[in-house]
Amino acid sequence: MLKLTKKADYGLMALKYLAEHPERPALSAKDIADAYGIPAQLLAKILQQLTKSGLLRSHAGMNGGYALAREAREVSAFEVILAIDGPFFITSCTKGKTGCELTPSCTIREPLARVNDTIAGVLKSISIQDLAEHEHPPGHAREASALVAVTL
Amino acid sequence: MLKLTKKADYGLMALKYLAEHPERPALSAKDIADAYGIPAQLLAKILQQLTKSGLLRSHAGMNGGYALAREAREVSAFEVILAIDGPFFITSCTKGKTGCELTPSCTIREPLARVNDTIAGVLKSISIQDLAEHEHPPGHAREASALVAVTL
DNA sequence: TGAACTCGGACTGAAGAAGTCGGGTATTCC
DNA sequence: GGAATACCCGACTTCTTCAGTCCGAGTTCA
Repeated sequence: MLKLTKKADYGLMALKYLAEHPERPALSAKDIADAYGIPAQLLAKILQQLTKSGLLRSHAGMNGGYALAREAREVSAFEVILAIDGPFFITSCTKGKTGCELTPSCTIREPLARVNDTIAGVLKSISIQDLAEHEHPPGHAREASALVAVTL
Repeated sequence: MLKLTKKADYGLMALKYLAEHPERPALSAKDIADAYGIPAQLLAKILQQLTKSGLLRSHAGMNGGYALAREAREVSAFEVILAIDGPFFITSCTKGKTGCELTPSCTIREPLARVNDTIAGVLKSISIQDLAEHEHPPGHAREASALVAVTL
């Protein structure tokens, strides 16, 4: 029901953690997993996916680990989710190809596709750095806003 | 991965169908299921949920069936999804109560909660009638738009 | 009374998510 | 060179949830 997978959550957390520690040249999967209490092997897999997608750079060997491939500000939450969970569609049958071939009923999908685009737009407007900056907002939370238009 | 359940889809379709046939005092679950090729028993259950939530009115017995409890324009897609799938949260652990008690990591949730609100806002801005009107837009699709602000 | 309908819980099967295991490869430090 | 550290990657088990089915009620109306 419109939920992000834990993998995507973990991925976002990990990127945020990396963004918060720019002084470290690289952080191992275990470091990050320990910091958040996430199963290390699972996180490792997620980080590998992010590496393959070009969001992270990996370095093997001692003192190796992962580092952001780009500036935190230039990586959107959308990219992270896309890399981990693949393309998402709010509707079940919007699969690019034939659409809902079974039922001639997919008149609902069209409006919902707009909703889908809206969500994607919102996620694209949020960068990893936005997440990191919101970590400790004692009083003066930076206000980043995005205005999104939905046209039915 | 951010997907609506089929139940919610079916529910939206059914309401849309009801909105399109205001001349009928009531439509049976089977009528609607046949129209869309949906398993009738499954749809029946969904309609029961919508009835319990007050979106539909049911009438047992012969020539019974379901009818909209309110004007189509006054029922939002959000309400339908809420009634069927329950409250949705984009994050896994935003469960109202203690939040993510296990990990002290849920700093990500806060920004994502805003995303969540945005999605809810968009869904609230779409009424059943919007869906119904978009059924056969040969050329002059009515333009309903909503402007949503996301504040991080 | 009986047909047509709603009501609602219990059940099963399938799919996908979450997490684990084990073997392999690259890099660095001593 | 060798050991330690870390990434790489596919297969596997477990668990949850969705999707769909079944069946025994209760209602309404002709």
